[in-house]
Amino acid sequence: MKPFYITTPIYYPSGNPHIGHCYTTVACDSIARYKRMQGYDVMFLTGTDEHGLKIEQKAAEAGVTPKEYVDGVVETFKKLWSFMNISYDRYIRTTDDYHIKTVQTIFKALYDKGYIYKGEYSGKYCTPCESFWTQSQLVDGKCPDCGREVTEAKEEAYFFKMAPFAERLEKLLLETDYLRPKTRASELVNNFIKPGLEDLCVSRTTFKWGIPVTFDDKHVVYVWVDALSNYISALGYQNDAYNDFDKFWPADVHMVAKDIMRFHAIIWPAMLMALDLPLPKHLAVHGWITFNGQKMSKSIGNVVDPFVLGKRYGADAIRYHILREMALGADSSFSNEIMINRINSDLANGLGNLVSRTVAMVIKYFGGTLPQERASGEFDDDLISVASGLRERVDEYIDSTQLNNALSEIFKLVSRANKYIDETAPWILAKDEANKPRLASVLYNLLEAIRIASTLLCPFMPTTMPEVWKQIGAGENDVTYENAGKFGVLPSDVTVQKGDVLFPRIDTEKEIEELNAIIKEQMDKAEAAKAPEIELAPEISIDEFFKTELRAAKVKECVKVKKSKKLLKLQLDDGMGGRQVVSGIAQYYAPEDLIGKTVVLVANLKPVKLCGEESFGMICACDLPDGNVKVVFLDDDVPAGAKIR
RNA sequence: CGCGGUGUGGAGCAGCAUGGUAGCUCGUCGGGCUCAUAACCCGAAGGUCGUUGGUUCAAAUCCAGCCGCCGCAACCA
Repeated sequence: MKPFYITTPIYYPSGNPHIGHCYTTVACDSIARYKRMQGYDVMFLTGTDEHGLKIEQKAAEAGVTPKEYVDGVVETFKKLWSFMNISYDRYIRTTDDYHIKTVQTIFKALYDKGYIYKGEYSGKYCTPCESFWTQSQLVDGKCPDCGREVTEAKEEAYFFKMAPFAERLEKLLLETDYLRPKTRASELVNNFIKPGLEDLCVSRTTFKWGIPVTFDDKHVVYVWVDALSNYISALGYQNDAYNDFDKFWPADVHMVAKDIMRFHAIIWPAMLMALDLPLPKHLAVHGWITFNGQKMSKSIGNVVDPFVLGKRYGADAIRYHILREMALGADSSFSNEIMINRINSDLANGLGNLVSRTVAMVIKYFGGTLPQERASGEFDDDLISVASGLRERVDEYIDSTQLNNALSEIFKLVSRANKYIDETAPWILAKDEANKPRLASVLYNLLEAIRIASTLLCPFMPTTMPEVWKQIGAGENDVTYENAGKFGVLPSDVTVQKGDVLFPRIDTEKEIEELNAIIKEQMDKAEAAKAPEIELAPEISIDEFFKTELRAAKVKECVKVKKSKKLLKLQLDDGMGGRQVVSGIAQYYAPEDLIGKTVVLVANLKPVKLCGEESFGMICACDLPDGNVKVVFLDDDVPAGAKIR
C-alpha cells in the first residue's frame, strides 16, 4: 500500500479550540479519509504545541502547573475532535517524552553541524516580568504585560543560521509547487528572503517551560525547533517510540492557516535542509474564517464555538459548511445566515430530499423492493455519464487540496438527479402498469446516483452517509472507492428502507435570532471579562510625575506621513519656537481635523524617528473601549506653551 | 515610489496564463409539478466586468496610469 502522510499544525493550547482550528482539522480529516478509501496507507497527525512563556503564565493565573494546565485544554481539543468525528491516527503533544528526546537530538545535531551557534539576543527587557519583547510588541513603549518600563538588554541565546539556505528556499517557493496556493510565494521571497534572512533565535533563558538544551542547561529550546519538529518526531525520527519515519517521510501535505505560513514555508524547510532530510511535498495554506467580515477574536467575543453549532445542526452539517465555503488561500466569511442557507439548500433540499423522495417512491410504487424487469429510456444516458465520471473529477480536486470544488462537483450530480426525476416523472409512469419496467429503471438509476454521490461524500460527512446507505439498501461492498467509479452496482432487486430525515430543514429566522442571542451573550461576557482586567500602573510619587513635562500646543500644520498608514506629521506651536511631532492617529483623524486645535504635548520625550520622520515628543490621546482613539483637546484660549500639571 | 493580493448583476464567487456571444450559487419575480424535508423542475428580470487611456478587426481577459479595499513589512495613541 502506498503511504500518505498528512498533518495539521500542532495547536497552541492557550485557550479552547474554535471554528478555525476546526477547519484545518476537518479538511485534513476529509483528505485522510478519502485517501484511506482510495487504498492508501494513511498517517494523519494532529496535536498540541504545549511549551512557552504564555502557557507558563496562563497556568500561573489559573494556579496550576503548566502541565496540569495543558492537560486540561488538550482534553477539550480531543473532545472536540471526537465530536467532529476526526479520524487522526496519532496525536502528538510536545510534552511527550519521545518528542522531547527528538528535539534535544536535533538541536544538538544542528549545533554540531555548525548551524546553531551561541550569540546574543538584544531587545527590550522587562525586569519584573523577566521577559524580552520586540519593539512591535511593546504597548506605549512599555511592557505589554505589566505596563512598566522596559530597558535595552541583552541575553545569551542560541541562533540558527538561515542564510545558507536562502537560495534553495527561493527556488523551493518560486519554482516548485510546494506552496499552495503559489500566489503568496513572491510575497515571501520579496519580504523575507531577498532582504536577507535573519538568523533565528532558537533558545531562551527567560522562561523555563520548555525543552532544556542538553549541553547548556540555562537554555530551553524556543518554539521553532520544538514545535516544527513534531512532524518528524511523531514518526519516530531520533526516538524509539515509533518506527514510521522511513515509511511516511516526506509528508504529502502540511496544512496550515495563513498566519503560520511563513514558519512552514521558510523556517521548516530550512531546518530540514540543515538536517539533510527530504522536504515535504506540499504546504497547503488556507485563509481565516472571518465572522461577518471581521477577524474572529476572543476579545471581541465573536469566536464561533463549534460545539454550540454542532449540537444544533450536527457535526456533518458543520463539516460540510466549512469545507464548502473555504477556498484554498482565501479568507472565507462565516455568518449564521450563510451557514444556514448552505445547510438548507445543499443538504436538506438537495441531498436529503433527493434520498427521501427516491426511497419514498420505491416504497410507494414497489413496496420497497425493485422488480427485475427494466426498460431504459430518454435522459438515462446523461445521468449515467455524470455519475460514472464523477469519481475521476473528485480525485483531481482532492489531490490539489481543493475541497470546496470537490464538494461542488459532487453536488452537481445531486442536482442532476433531482432534475432527472422531473424529466422522467415517475408518478406518471406509475399510473400505467405497462410502464413498470421503465419506472423500476428510473428509480434504480436514482439509487445508483445516490450511491455514487454518497460514497464520495463519506470522507466529508462520515456520520450521515452510512445512514444514506442504509436507506438506499447499499451494502458495505457497494460503497467502496472501486465501485464509486462504476454505474450499476446495486443489486437489481435492491430493497430500500425508510429512515429518519437526514438533514432537517432549519427555520432560518428563528435560528438566526437564537444564534444572535448566543453571540450577544458571548460578547457581553467578553466585555464583562475585560473590565476587571484594568490594572493601574504602579504608584509613583509626584516628583516622578513631574518628570513628564506636559505643555499646551497649537497645531499649525498637519499632513499624513506618506510612507505610513497610521502616522500624521504635525507642526506645533509649543510657545518655544515650534517643533515637529509624529503621531499614530491617521486612522482616526484627518489632518484638517487637527489644524488650529490646542493639544497636550509631552514636551520632554526623547526624540525618535518614525518611518523616516523625526518626532520630538508626542500628543496625548485616549483609547476608547471600542478601539477608537480621541485626541485630548484643550480649550482654545489656553496659550501655546502653558505648562500642564 | 517597501512587498503582494483584490475590485465582475442585490449578496458570495468563477472566468483572466492560450483575447472573440459574461457563467455559477443564493436571493427576487413568473410558471410547472406533486414522488419528496412548503422541498423539486423550468423561465425571467438584474452587470457599460473599479476608473482612464493604449494595443487589436475584437479586451473582463494584454499593456500603462489612477482610485478603492485587504494582507505582509513598517508602525509609541
